Amino acid sequence: MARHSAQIAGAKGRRSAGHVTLADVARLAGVATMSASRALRMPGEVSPELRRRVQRAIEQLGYVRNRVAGGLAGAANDMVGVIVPSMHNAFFSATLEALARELESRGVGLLVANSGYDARKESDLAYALLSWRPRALVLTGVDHSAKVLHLMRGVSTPLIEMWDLSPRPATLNIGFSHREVGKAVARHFASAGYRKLAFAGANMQLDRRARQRCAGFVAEALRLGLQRPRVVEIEQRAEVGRGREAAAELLRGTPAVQAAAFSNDVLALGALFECQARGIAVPGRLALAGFGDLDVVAQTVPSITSVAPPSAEIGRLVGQAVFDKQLRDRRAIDLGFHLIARASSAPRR
Amino acid sequence: MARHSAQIAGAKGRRSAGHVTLADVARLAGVATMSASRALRMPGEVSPELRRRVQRAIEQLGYVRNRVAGGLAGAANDMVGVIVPSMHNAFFSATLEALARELESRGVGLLVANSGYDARKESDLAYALLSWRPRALVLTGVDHSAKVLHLMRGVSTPLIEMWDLSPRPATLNIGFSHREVGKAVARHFASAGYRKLAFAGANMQLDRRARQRCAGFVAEALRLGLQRPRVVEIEQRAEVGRGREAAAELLRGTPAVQAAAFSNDVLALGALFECQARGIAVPGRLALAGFGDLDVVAQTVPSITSVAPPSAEIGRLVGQAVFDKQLRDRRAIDLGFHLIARASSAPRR
DNA sequence: CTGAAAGCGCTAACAA
DNA sequence: TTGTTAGCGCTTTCAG
Repeated sequence: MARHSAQIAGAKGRRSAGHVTLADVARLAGVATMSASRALRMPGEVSPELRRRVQRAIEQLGYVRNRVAGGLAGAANDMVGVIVPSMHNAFFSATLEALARELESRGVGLLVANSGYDARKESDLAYALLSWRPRALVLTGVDHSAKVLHLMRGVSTPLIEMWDLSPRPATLNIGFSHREVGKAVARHFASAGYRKLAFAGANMQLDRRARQRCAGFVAEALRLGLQRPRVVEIEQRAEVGRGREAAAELLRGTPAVQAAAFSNDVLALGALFECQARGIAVPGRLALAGFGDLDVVAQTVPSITSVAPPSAEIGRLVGQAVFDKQLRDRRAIDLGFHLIARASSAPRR
Repeated sequence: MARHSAQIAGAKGRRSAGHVTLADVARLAGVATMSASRALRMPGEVSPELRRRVQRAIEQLGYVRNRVAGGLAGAANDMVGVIVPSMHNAFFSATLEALARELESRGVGLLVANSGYDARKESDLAYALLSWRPRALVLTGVDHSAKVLHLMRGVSTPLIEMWDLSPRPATLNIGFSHREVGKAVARHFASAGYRKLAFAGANMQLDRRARQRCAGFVAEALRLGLQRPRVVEIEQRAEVGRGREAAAELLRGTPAVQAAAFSNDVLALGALFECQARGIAVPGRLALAGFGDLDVVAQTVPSITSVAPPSAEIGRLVGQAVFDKQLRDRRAIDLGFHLIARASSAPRR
């Protein structure tokens, strides 16, 4: 008996530890559940009276909307999944922040995951994110494992690729050409009078974009009639300490390198510090250029030449593409980049 | 007629643009939906035969699990919501990355949002995140608007606060004492022989933690019998350029400051560069210390003294707390910090 | 070990 | 403008 009545009492608040439902709100407001739903989602299309009553009930009950149920019921699932190779990286952070801002303004959540530049992990994460039925899946780069592409074939979720451009995009690409970045830096060095060039890149086996910047740099140097740039590969992720080491390595070789490009500002910073520590003049003895245009490289002494990628713009545009089918139907959007010449690569006298 | 048959044909693949359902899988495998569900979630508890058939059907159909439906049906909603003040910040990025890693290993997704240090935005975001019925809500800091706290009262979602410790925590706090950080830096300067101290902090009106570091620094200096440190407030977010300006400001005043602490390594970096640009000896003329222990401050010339917060550990522990009720029932977990003395604050001769 | 029935909380579609 | 009905795709009972 006691048990029975407990069950009955429970029928209403069964999930006593759970959340208040919209039906509870409607009951308290004395209206149909559907009316409460409408009052919430399209307040303009219900009577002020209804709106008020529902509003009051919501406040009284501390109701929090349940988008999980809403998503199932057919409303668009207001979530976007994004995979970045690393969150601990100013480039992608800026993109994520801009993307989040863009989405938040439309009430859409950001489900993030980081692959750590691991293709296998990326495909696992893509599956996990898709299982939330996001409005769109955003991946970094354009080279994904066959598994990911196969996965996408089974679902209707739009795929957006960012931070790179594919030669023949199968879906929307929002980014810029890393190869062109490399070429631009080589041209910059050449026009400033440097003839013995080098490129130091971190994590190039896994990071296609860094590899492309390197390839563009080398190709352009050759095209300009310079000798083949020396390439130093750092088999780890970019860190300032690795940049110092790379600089030490470059300084060791002969013939002497006059200008070095780095796959990442973090490395370029390290190179500058190594030069400072050894009393090597920058750019007098060694000119430097990075990539990323981190806040800090504009302030060092001397300031460091860098390439500014459109990090935030990428995030913003990806966010817009989520809602704009027309935009999504474009194959590729090249946002370009800016080479910012600074003291570290001032023209040779 | 044509229309009618189209509807019938559509009955099966109604959402032709949609996803394959578990029922489709079960049908193809010739088993009940429930069996397919079990084969997926508890492969160990079904016959190998069933497992195989379901597996085959899944592959054939390209089925992707739908956690939205699963969540609604009662399975725990495998998602965690987290709000950070900024994603474009190495501290929080490291925490997010560690948290994501911890959650991913258990198949739980990370829904992130950034408040931009805006309390009003934080409460809006908290609502938005709660509407996904996450397993837990993670907020940065311990000072939230009344609205947020009121919101939490209405739901059963556990709240975890990170990166700070409240004097009397109402929920699990995982972090460290920023006041103690400030005190430690002041003591460090004092014991290295510096007597005229200063503190420069960015965004201190909005960032309680920076404010606490400042307060601890000042209080400890006074306790040690030093004169009241000069405090420079930067009414913007920390940027290297702001650090240069702050250093310029400090260098201007009299009596001359001997050692300056900064609320953030980014500012300390700027200060170092300003000194380099002006030919001011560090630490000879001005000693420096930052906060955050960014990769870069260990490599500058001279290297910069800093305080290493347990960024990644916070993320890891928060991740564990999500799954560990016992852990969650603890009120506060103080992870401490490390002061790393470097050349920029070497003892005065 | 497997299956059938009954919802989870919400919203689209239709009716009043 | 508001209400009623019928699910969304899955999982939790509870039976076989």
